[in-house]
Amino acid sequence: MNGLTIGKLSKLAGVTNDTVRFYERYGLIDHVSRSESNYRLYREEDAVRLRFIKRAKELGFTLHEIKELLVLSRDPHATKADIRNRAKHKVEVIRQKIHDLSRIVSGLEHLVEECDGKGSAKECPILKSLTDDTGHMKNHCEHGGMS
Amino acid sequence: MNGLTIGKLSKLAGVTNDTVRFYERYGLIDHVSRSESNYRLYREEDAVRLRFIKRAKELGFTLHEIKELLVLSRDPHATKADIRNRAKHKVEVIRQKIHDLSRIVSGLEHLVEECDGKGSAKECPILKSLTDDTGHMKNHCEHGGMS
DNA sequence: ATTGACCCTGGACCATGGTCCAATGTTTAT
DNA sequence: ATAAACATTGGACCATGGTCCAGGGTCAAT
Repeated sequence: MNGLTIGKLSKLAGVTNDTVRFYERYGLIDHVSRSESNYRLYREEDAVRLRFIKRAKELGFTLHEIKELLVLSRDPHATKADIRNRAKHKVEVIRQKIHDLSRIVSGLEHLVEECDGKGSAKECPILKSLTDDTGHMKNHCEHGGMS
Repeated sequence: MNGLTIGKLSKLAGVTNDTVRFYERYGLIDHVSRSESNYRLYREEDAVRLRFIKRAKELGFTLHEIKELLVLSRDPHATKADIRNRAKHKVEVIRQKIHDLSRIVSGLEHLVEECDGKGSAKECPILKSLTDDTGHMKNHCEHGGMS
């Protein structure tokens, strides 16, 4: 039996067996050769690929995008500019997300400041502003939306 | 037939009929009285509650949290401090998320700068750094994680 | 009376990224 | 020889926040 069983591989890469099989189903890693007893047999390079996936995920790429990156990385016609553009686009998307979240935070902070935290929730300005569109949130959050 | 049918209500609140029924199932809005022909009949206050939900969602609260807020808002023992603490906690969670995303962005930007965008993807430093843990990302992203 | 617009229900389905399970087979260690 | 630890499969399930659909019933207008 030459090659790594799924357990060894997943340990090397820091994921679970289930995740490896899931990635195979998803198309992120190859359908690999099997032993006589039908065990998957991996090579060291497969651990490299798994770590590639892990790191790309940490960078905010979805599995779908990682799949595209992997396809590109094997395409002899792909250029550095292709990869670079993906990365740049991702930067923009994440920046937008940060911007949205920042607006949300400042809206919430404003509400927290309004509230003295004393007494019954009945007159809580936070609840009031949620109920009432004419409240103080307007300046911060009139455009709404999380995505 | 006195009261709003679901269509009128959802239009008033800016959501779909399906969403209203979903919220009812989820427990965000009451099981409301029915007409003879089994149509749901709403009052104006129900639109207020739906808008409350909408705005809270815009502020980054999950439906689960909104449910808790609604329970609190009806609890005679609830205090302003209770509500205020929820909001403050939410601010911290979102701040952390922004922090994580910022780290990701600077990591990606660093990679984009590395890449001249000329030539085959084979030697792309971005791909390289994903494959190779010893790459330039280490300074920015060694702790990883999106949530 | 018939058409179109509205309402009802339960259940399936979407994306995301897996996790967990049972039932079964294999390998390794004692 | 037998048990523990590993592997296989297909399929169900988790959270999140809904959307969509079929197969009905109802209401308003012509």
